[in-house]
Amino acid sequence: MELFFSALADRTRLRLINLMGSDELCVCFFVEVLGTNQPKISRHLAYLRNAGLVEPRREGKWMHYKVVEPSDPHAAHVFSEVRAWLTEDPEMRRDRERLIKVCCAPQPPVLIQGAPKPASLTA
Amino acid sequence: MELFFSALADRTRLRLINLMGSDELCVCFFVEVLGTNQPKISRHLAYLRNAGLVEPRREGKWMHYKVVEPSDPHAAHVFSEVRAWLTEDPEMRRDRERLIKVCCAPQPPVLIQGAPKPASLTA
DNA sequence: CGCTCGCATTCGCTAAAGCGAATATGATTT
DNA sequence: AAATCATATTCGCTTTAGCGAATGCGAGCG
Repeated sequence: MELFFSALADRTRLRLINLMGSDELCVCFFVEVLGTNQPKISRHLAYLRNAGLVEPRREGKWMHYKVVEPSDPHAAHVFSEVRAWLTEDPEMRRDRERLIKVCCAPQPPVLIQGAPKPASLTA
Repeated sequence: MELFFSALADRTRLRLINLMGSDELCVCFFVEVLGTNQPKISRHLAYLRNAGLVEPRREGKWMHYKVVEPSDPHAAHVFSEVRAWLTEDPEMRRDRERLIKVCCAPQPPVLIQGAPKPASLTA
């Protein structure tokens, strides 16, 4: 229970959860959108993984992360409400817009060239 | 938002919130039931106060604390779900039973003799 | 098969959290 | 007014969290 809330008690991790939305997302997009270094992202994703809030999937050399529903019903309920909460935060909104912009750019940033785009944006 | 979750990311603070339930409670009861020193309780109550989750009320030399509904609707929703969650935790359950036992004892512990009992137990 | 690419982990370091012991504060009692 | 009581705060310390820089590692590519 404390682990669960500790995982949510950090802005970077909240931003990661927000960016995943309901799809999985490639790590390089997190790095690009949050505009920070890669080890930082990776560490926070590991934190979320240990807390059981997120699951990785390998696709060639790329790693994708997606949000996973907690097994405990109360945790699940709280978590889904938190994700709805994120939707209304201004910074979170900006992050999501930035993700779209980055994906759809005719000349995408070097960091994400060739990376598998999120399914929700290619469909 | 991080402040909110940080406040919940500590077992002692969760136990305090749990003990308040829906009534206000005198500080000395927290000390007695958690079986720890007084400054520790006081510091954690201050933390909850700063996070806006709790409100103090003075009654003579006694201080009472009660849970307060967060102004943000999302926070309020999450918070109430968290409090329901606490209800089912074994340690939290034991704490509440211990509170009742301590209040109703014919010879209460010295620490709480003369302290105003929680309204829910005197009614 | 060596090289690069994407990501994970390790390494020092700094900052913050939590703790018990001691002390301060503010209200009551004597 | 002094002593006492309930609570808050401060102090010094230890532990933990978060950071950037550097390094490790598995998967694809030349």
